[in-house]
Amino acid sequence: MAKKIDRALVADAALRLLNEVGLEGLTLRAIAKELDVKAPALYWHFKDKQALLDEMATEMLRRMNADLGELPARWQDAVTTAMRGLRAHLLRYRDGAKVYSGTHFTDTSYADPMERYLRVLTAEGFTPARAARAWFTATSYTIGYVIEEQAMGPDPARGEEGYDLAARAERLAAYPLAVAAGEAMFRDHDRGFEEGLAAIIAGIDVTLRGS
Amino acid sequence: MAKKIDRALVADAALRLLNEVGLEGLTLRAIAKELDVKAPALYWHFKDKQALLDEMATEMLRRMNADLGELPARWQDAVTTAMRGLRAHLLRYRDGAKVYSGTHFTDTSYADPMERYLRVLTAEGFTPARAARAWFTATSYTIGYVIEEQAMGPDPARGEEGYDLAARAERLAAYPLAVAAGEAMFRDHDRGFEEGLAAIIAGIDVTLRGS
DNA sequence: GGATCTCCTTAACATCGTTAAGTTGTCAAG
DNA sequence: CTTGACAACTTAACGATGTTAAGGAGATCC
Repeated sequence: MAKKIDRALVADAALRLLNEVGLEGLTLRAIAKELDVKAPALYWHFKDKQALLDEMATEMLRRMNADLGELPARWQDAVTTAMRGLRAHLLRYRDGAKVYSGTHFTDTSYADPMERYLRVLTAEGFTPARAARAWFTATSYTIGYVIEEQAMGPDPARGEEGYDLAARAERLAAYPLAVAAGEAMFRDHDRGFEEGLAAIIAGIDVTLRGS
Repeated sequence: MAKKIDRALVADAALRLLNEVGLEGLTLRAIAKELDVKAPALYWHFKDKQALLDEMATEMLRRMNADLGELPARWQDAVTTAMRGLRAHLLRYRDGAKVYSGTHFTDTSYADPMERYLRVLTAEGFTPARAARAWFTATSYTIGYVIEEQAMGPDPARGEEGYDLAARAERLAAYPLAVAAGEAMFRDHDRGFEEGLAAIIAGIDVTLRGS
């Protein structure tokens, strides 16, 4: 039907398919079928599968930075909205955080938004090095959080319906605090993320801003 | 030669092999060869490969908790040493953070050390829920940090010798802060981790301790 | 109008995780 | 001592995967 594929089209189809089959089901043949094409055709546009995954991650980041608008003037608000947006976009795709983490971007489109965010920080008293440190700290937390969040979430493919907290509590009867920790960790991810993020921003304020 | 293998022996051999070939080279046949055994023999001890990876992660955690000793009384010191230990053990194995993250532990041996750490926090004024939140926040940061750290580190298998910061600076000439951020992010991981961890602990102190 | 380049197909390969079926060793019961 | 059962492995094979080789259709250029 619609012929002429390009990298963006492939990445888009792959991201769409990712939500249906997950990362382990994301095979080159399946992606090709989604595009009415045979698998080896993808090798004209990508050197190997990793390059495709890199492009997917880059595309995720592009979409994340698409609706950016004016940044908040307060650095706390800027970092907060940035991390909320990062998490929201990672959650948009099944195994999104795993795909995103550890891939190398295929272009430099990430630099412009990053520069703008860092500029908010330096305008508020951060040195460039400390602004970068603050940024990387918040990013590491967000990615780590979403990886765990998506890893323990219910897997619709299988019959699993999330972690069985009751069974867990029974196994760990001798460890009441660990049981309570499970309640805090496996439930209400939104609130948990916000609390951790607030703590990190408060800590950045104390240790990294000014001198 | 030495016959009779068991789960612990397999996990140990797999972890040893992981450092030589990396996660993508960690095939069942290679693990089996390491044990003087054929690949299907592993299925007597593990239901599938994921179960083996789970056991590897659990074994990593067991080794981490092996040399634990007396915990520091100050919760800041307890969390700091816990996260330093976590990072150190993740770094012990190639792709260690990727193997560790998102796997389900195969037993409850993690609960006892976790309980002890959380007890330090509650003894210092944290509610159980807030202690758990603090713990999960620090853990998320550490895992996210090490994932990125290991992802961008030099890959000895290929000819790569780490990220080429000079080339990166050239590409991003228009974005001076992003260039500076690269310097901060791609160099001196130890110091970077410590600064971020210090910020997080300071933030936990402000937002989560007491009421 | 033939040559060239782009983009895709068909065919095939090695390797992977995994299953099925059979083999060996061990050891208790009769 | 034999028998049978169970545990722990091997051999053989299957389908699926990432990837490469070779070739073909269609537009484009001189």
